[in-house]
Formats: sequence, C-alpha cells, structure tokens
Amino acid sequence: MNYRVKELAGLAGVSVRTLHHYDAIGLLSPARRSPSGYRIYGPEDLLRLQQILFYRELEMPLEGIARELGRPDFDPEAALVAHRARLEERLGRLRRLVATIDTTLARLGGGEKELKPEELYEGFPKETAERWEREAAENWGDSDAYRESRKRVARMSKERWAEVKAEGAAADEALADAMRRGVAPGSAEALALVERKVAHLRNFYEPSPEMVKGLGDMYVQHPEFRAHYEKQAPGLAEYLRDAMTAWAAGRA
Amino acid sequence: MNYRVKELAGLAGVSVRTLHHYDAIGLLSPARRSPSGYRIYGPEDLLRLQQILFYRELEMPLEGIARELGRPDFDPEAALVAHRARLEERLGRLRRLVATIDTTLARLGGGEKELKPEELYEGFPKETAERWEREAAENWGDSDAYRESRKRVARMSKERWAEVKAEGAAADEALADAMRRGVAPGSAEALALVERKVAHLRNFYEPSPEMVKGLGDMYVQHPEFRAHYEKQAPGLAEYLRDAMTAWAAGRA
DNA sequence: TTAAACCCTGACGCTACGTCATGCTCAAGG
DNA sequence: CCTTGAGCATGACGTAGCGTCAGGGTTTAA
Repeated sequence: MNYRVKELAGLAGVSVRTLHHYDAIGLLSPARRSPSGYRIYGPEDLLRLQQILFYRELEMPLEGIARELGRPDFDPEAALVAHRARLEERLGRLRRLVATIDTTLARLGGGEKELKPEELYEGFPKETAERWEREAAENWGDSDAYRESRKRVARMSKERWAEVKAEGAAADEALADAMRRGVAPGSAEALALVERKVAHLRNFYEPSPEMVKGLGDMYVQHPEFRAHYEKQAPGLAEYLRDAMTAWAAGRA
Repeated sequence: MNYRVKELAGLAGVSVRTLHHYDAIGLLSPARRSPSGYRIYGPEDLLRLQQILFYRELEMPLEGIARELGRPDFDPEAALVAHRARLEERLGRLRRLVATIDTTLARLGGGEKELKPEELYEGFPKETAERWEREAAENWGDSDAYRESRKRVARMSKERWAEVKAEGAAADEALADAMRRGVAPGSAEALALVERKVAHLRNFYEPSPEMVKGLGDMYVQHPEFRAHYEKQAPGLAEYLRDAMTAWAAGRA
C-alpha cells in the first residue's frame, strides 16, 4: 500500500539515491511525507515510476520524461503500448547484433583478415534522440501485433485453421524447393515466394518489413525453429533468413 | 583499407568526438598518423572498435574494456561468443519487459487500480556491474546454444527426428490436458510435465532455467508460436509460459 | 586560388546519478 | 527507560562519457 524509499527501491530495482534524485528534480515526488519527513510512496507513485523506468530504458532523458508525463493528454495505457513497440524494435536491433557476431565469426573462422566494414557494425547505430522526435510525430505505436494475432486466431474456425496451416506448409515447401534448385535468395523468384509466405503471416497480423526480417533472424537463431526448418532441408533456415531479409530490404 | 575519423565514425555509427575520446584515453589509437597529423585507422582498428562497441553495448565501463582488450590472453573469437551469450540474456530481459507491459495493460484494462508491485517491475533490475564480476569468474560464455543445436540436429537420423517430434507433441499434449483439468501451472504435476518438455528440448541443446523461461515468454509473444498453441487449446500459450516460468524459478 | 569540407587540439559543460558526511527517527531488546 | 542498529533526511562533491564550441591548420575539387 505505502512504501518508504528503500522498499520501493528494492521493488523497482533502483537505488535509493535515484529516488532522491527523482524527487529533487520533481520527476517523482512521493504522495506524502510522514510527520518526521520520511517519503511515503503510494500506489499511483508505483505506476508513475514504472512509466519512468520504461522511458528511461528506452533512453529518453529525464527531462523529456518529465515533459511527457506532464502533458495534459498523457494516456498511460497508450504509453505502455508505445513502449511495447519500441521494445520490439530494440529486440530487432539486438537480434541484428547477434547476427553480426555470427557473420564476423564466420569470416574470422574462414581465415579472412579483412572484412567488409558494413558487416562489422550492422545493428550498432543506437537509437538516438532523433528517434524520439521522429516517433513523437509519427505515433505509429498503436498497432499491436500480439493482440492482433490473438484476435485473428481466436476468430478462426477449425477448418480455416487447417487451411492456413496447409498454406504455410506449402509456402515453406516451395521455398525449400527453390533453395534446392539453387535459386538465389535475393532473386525475383525467391522474393515472390517470400511474398507468399508473408501472405500466410497476414493471417495472424500485419507484418512490417522489419518484422519479417526479425522473423527470418529468429528462424536461424532459435533452436526450435531452426531444427524444424533444418530437418525439412539442410540450410533452409539460413536460406529463409536471407530471402526474408532481402524481401524486407526491398520494402524499406 | 585506411580510414579517417569521419569515415570510420560513419561506418561504426559513432561520433567523431567519440573516436577522439577513445584515442585520448588510449582505448583505440589509430594505426598511424598522416604527416599532417590526421588519424589513420587500419583494418585491425576496425575489429578492435567492433569489440569495444560490443562491450559498450553491454555496459562495461570504458576502463574495463581497455583492461579486457589489454589482457595478454585476450581471444577475439572467444570474446565474440561471450558477447553473443550476453546479448541473448538481454533479449530475455527485454522479452520479460514486454511481458510486464502486457500484464500491466491487462490489469489496467480490468479496471484494477492497484496491482502487485512485483509484477510492475518484472524485468527491470538492469544488469549491473556486479554481473560483470560474476561472469568474469564463472566464464560460462563458451557454451553456445545455437551451435549446439545445429550440431545435434545435424547428427539426427530421419527416424530419430520423427521420434523427437512425437515426444515433443506428446509433452505438449500432456500439458494441454493438465490445463484443461485445471491443474495449476505452479503445481508439482505441472512442473513434472515441464520437466518432460525440457527433456525434449535437450535433444537440441542444454537449456538453462533462464532459457526455459525465455522460451515460455516467446510462446506467448510470438504470433507463430502463440497461434500454434492457442489452437491446440485456448490459453495454452500463457499456461505454458506460467508453468515454464515456475519451473525455471524452482531452478534458480 | 579559393571555398567547402575535413582535420587538429584544448577546454568547458552536462546528465544521472555514486559516494561520503552529518544528523534525526524508530522499533526491538536488555 | 535507554540503547542500538537499521533506515531516513539533506547537503555537497565527484565521475563517466561524451557534446559542444573555439581557434586554427589541411585537402581537394572547381
């Protein structure tokens, strides 16, 4: 119900000093003070702190956070949805970093001394402050793939579901076939097949190019996905990733 | 081949000032200087900068980075593999943050004013410097789930593969059944079934509790996984996540 | 040969706290 | 009742990792 500094600090995983600081700059002042001057935080403060931490995690300067939270039209739920979208973006970035490690390792393993500099830093350009301005304007954070997917699947009948699964399997099989025939993952034919796969994905949600690329990365990185595709045809996971990456690049 | 400050800065996505700074503190000094005093970076510098940026991304203080890179036994490839493991960990953290948003939204949507504080901050405790010390000692970064998985699947025969798939399906079905019977995801029975599922995962790699939890989160968050389980039984994705989370908690 | 685009080296500024120092408060135990 | 240890408060100063001028050379394409 009510918390004192150290309790709240423990819960939220921040230091007491941080709470002092947030109070000092007026970012988060406790609901009230005890007679002896102790800071007493209430439930509203917990939610506000959560918002602050999300913004901070996403590297918004404290001053900016204060401005956001202070806006008369600030909507906590909408903000959470926006945070979610930004976190997903960051997940994408981190996955690209992992991929960068893999390509670097591959090159080093291949004995190459010198490697293409673009490959070396793929995924690094941190989300700068610039990003905050851009997104503040675009405000595209309201669509939410997860909820979308949930709703669409819920509305699907058993038969429709069987169809959808068959579509997906057919699309994957067509891609596996293309790979076996030596079709380059960046070729027009491969891209068309990716388009078909994307059409299948649309049964679940509306995938952005970024998401398609992320999905491709996941096929390579996640053991369960990887095993699934790898068994269908050796090298298929990488092939899919490359084709999907190329497809996404063509849409960006 | 050779780069001047602005070029390298552009490639790596850092500022010129940053390169100046790294030179000033001796973290990254250019291979040579032009007659007029310009900094000239060579290929080795590129790789070193990549290492620096990975360490920085993972929030190691520059001084610590300098120490690491300066160690006589420093092995670039091993370091990359370690970075990879840490990035995967962070991916897990971010996924937990996304999950935290979802539960918070659910609670708010349910009209609840006050929500459990542990739920509010799940995933926040940032990886502190403490972590760097711990890991420096443990040095467990050498195992790599991805490579592991790849090798094990490759060695599997077609028949063995069919068996493994059947095992997995059976484990999932048993869990779905438990859910339908109202067995709590944290109960001993559910945990035993998770154990069975984990046994199946071991066909691919040796999953840490952290990884099992991350996998559960993914079942909920990723549309393809979610759709798969959701169709098998409504609510199964969440049920699996909860059970796997509980299982992982019991191992931590 | 001149302007635009880089490059250099200081030097000061800034954010988001960490880290004392100094002193009050409060609950439990002797 | 008094002490003691954990917790709280308010300054005040320190730090990391650059951002941001200022003042002045260098390169290169037109």
